Parts: sequence; structure tokens; C-alpha cells
Amino acid sequence: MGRAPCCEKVGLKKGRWTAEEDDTLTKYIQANGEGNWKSLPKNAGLLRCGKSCRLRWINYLRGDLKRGKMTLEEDEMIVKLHKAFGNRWSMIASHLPGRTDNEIKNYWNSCLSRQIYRFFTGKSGVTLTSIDVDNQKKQRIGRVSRKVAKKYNNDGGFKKNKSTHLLATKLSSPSVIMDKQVVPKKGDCSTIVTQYVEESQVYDNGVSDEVDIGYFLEREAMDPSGVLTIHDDEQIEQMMAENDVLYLKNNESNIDERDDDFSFSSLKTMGCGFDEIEWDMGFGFTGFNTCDEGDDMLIWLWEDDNP
DNA sequence: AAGCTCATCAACCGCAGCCGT
DNA sequence: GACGGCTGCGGTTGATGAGCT
Repeated sequence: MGRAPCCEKVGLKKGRWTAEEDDTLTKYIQANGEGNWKSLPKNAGLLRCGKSCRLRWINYLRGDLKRGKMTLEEDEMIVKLHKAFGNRWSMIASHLPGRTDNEIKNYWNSCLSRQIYRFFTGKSGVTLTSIDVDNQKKQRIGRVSRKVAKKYNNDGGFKKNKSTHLLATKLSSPSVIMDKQVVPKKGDCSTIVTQYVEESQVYDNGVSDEVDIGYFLEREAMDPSGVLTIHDDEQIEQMMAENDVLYLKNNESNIDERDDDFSFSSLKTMGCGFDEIEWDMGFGFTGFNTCDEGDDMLIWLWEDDNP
């Protein structure tokens, strides 16, 4: 038998809140304070469940909320905090006064994940901090549509993938390759990455044509949000230098003429175009060694939304 | 202009952790 | 320690409006 519901739902209202309901809830909480969510709707005379009241208050009615667009500073903060905490939205929200976890989660899933996707895949010359959010509304690039997500979920879209670990339910975030069974790897993944590059010979004319994410999953090299971390600056420099050599070897051209394969977008970030790979996967670098001393190099693995 | 597709935001759902009994 | 209720969190869905064809 399943768990009993937290509240009696028969006869309770669902869906959008009306202005009157908002008013009733606000007045009640102003008079009696927050808490006792279960009994609150009955006491306040609302035909809602306690959870719904709590959510409405926390995400919308609370007085200390900032409404409106995220600022550039908030953008940067969210990216940084997401890097540190993963999808722990409440933790992220606690560092952003006036913003709720729900708001940040929505913002991440709609705007920021798309910015990062576009940044990594080189679909535009943007940096993570120079996105014109208004303009983005006109550019439908990079987000995984629910139609595609559903298709993957229904068809078992990953079954052709080499890894049996991959979940198909996280398509809207860049850190989609997520498996809760994978034990977070503390420490450095550079050896595994270098090993992978050597073993798999991913480079063809300087651009990888396949990234076997299963390789990293099998070695438990990724943290739960699908990020590989490399701490060693020297190792990073060496990796990039090796790649340069490979590129020159394959192309016999000036490294500076390379366009999307490696492109510096800012002092703190580096885009790496490993486009069009066999398993519809992307492979990108960020936080390269030109950033402040001690910063890590992160490699994100995510599914391409445009198979 | 109409229909379709997609982005955004608010809200719901299920689960896990905490706490009191 | 076991159990059950409450709360908070993260994932997901639905409604709506804007953009595209």
C-alpha cells in the first residue's frame, strides 16, 4: 500500500490561484505567521491543500521577493553555484536574496542551460556572461524540446548508446548525463581524460567525431551532475598542447586559423567544439587554465538536442 | 490570418528527511 | 527503535503567449 496523501484532496481546488485566494492567504499569514501548513487552509478558509498554500506563499506572495529579470550578477552567481552544488536549487536560492528555488530552477532549465549549450557547441560567439537574454527569445536554439525528450523517453532513445547507465530523463540541462548510481569522484580526472584521448583516437582533423560517455561512467569519473573535474593546471596545459599538436599534424595549417574547434570566449572560459558526434553527444571544456590560479577545468557531457 | 511549435512560468507530485510520539 | 505526520526539495507537467511557417 502506498503512503497516505499529505492532505485530503477531494473537493480541494487546484490550478492557478485567484487574486481573492492570494489576498486571503496573505492576510492570514500576516496575522498568524507561517507554519502549520496542513491546518492553514482550513483556518484561513481556503479550499486548497497545505502544500499548495505553502508553495504559493514562498514562491509568489512573500514580501521579500525580487520580481523581474535576473541581473548579470545573478546569472553569474547561479552558474557558479550550480557548478558547486549541482541541482540543489534551495541551496543556490539561499545565496540569492529575493529569489526562490523554483524561480532559479525554471530560469536554469529555460535560459542558462541554453546559454551554456550554445556556448559549448559554438552555435554563437557568446560567452556565458554576455548573452542578450531579450534577444534569445527570438532565437530558438539549444533547448531540448519536450517533444524530443518524450520521444527519447518513450523510444528508449539511448539504447543505441554504449553506456547502460545513461538516463534519458534529464534532457533539459547541460548536465544531463546523470546517474545517481555513479559515486562522485573526488580528485582529479585528468588521467582518465588523457587516457581516453589516447585510447579512443577521438580526433579526426582536430575535431572529435565520437565521445563515448560510457567510458567515463564506467570509470566513475564524473560527479553526479555529469561533470569531470581536472585540478592540475599543468595537466590541462599539456592536454591542450597535445591537442594542438594533433591538430597541426592532421591539418598542416596554422593553429590560429582553427575556427570552432577551440575558441577562447573570455578569460575565464573556453569553448571547445566537439560537434556532430556519433552518439549525439556534446563534449565541452570550461574554466580553462587562463582563469585565475587554482581554478579547476571542468568538462561537461551532455546530450545534443538536435539528433 | 491561421495553425503549429516552442519558451516560460506557475503549480503539482512524489519522495526523503526530520521530528514527535 | 518503529511508526506516522509534516515539511521541504527536486522533478515534472500544464497553461499561456509569442514566434514561426
